[in-house]
Amino acid sequence: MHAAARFADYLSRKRLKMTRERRVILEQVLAARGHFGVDDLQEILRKAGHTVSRASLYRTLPHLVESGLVHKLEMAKGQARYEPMVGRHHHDHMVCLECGKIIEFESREIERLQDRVCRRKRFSMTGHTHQIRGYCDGCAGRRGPRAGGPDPQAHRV
Amino acid sequence: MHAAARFADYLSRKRLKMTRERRVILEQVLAARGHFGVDDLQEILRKAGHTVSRASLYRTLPHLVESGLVHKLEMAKGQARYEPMVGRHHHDHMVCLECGKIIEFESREIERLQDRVCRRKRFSMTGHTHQIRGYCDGCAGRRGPRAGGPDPQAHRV
DNA sequence: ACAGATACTGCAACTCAGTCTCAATTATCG
DNA sequence: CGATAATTGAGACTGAGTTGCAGTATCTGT
Repeated sequence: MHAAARFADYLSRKRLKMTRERRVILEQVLAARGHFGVDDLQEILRKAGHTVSRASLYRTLPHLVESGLVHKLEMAKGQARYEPMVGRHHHDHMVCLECGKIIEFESREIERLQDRVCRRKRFSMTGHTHQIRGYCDGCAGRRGPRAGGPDPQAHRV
Repeated sequence: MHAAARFADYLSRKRLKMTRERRVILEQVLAARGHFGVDDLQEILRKAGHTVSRASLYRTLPHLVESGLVHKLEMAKGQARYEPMVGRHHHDHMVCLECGKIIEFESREIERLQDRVCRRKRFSMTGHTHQIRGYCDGCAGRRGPRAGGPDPQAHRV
């Protein structure tokens, strides 16, 4: 099913409306080819010649997430980032504490073990976040091997 | 090495001072037997007859984290929770979206796979967060099987 | 033990992401 | 075509966390 149709379907099932703003947001979000924050998105929209208030972005993004078209990443300090999920399958992220780069990874095996843990604990999983912090190839080299000490536990990102 | 001594060591290596406030915070944090937020901690301290300003809590907790005595959990919407880590080994968390309960789990196998992924991506890991969202045994039952639809993606916690 | 250097504390003002209220607007259903 | 209910933008607001400042406490060297 086409993304726009899928969103339209989601909206109508919830008795919500397909407004100009939602259409434009959807369009630009799907065109984005990376991870973006709310302010980034507003900038993208502005460049595309549209104005949408921050309030509307904050109101629309959860719908895109809930309809499965977009995925939300919770970064440190409550900074949320989003990424389009159309035609992609689930993956998790590594975040470089030096340059902020986000590297995607996926592991069927980890997912499988995760399911097993949930079954064992009688926990009904609806979603998960698996984020690895550290330094990417380039940054680890520049900092020198084994530098840094203990994990600053996402004081940055 | 005893926790207090370890913290003292950490402080002196960083040319920081062991103040009354830090001593009291350390003491109460180590005595806590669960996950707590900053306000919880202030309440705990108050009940123990100590007054420490929120600012000092916010200034001290990162030191406890960096010295490895305490672990920080990043929950949704930037709400941080902490847990003492003395004499415990690493574990991850399941968070019930209904009642807020935090269930701990650990899996050597997942950790191993995680290391492997990092090696493959040439990523130098300093830490990670693996959080599973969903409904605990009790709450899943009360909500009825298969209720809820897609992951609300940590709009709650 | 003392003094000087330096870090720490509490307070209150501030930041920043995100939420909410409200009046005006607009999509949708019959 | 209306009526009805959802949506929008603006700006006020919230809540977690941070920061500048003036006074205070710890630590270091002697």
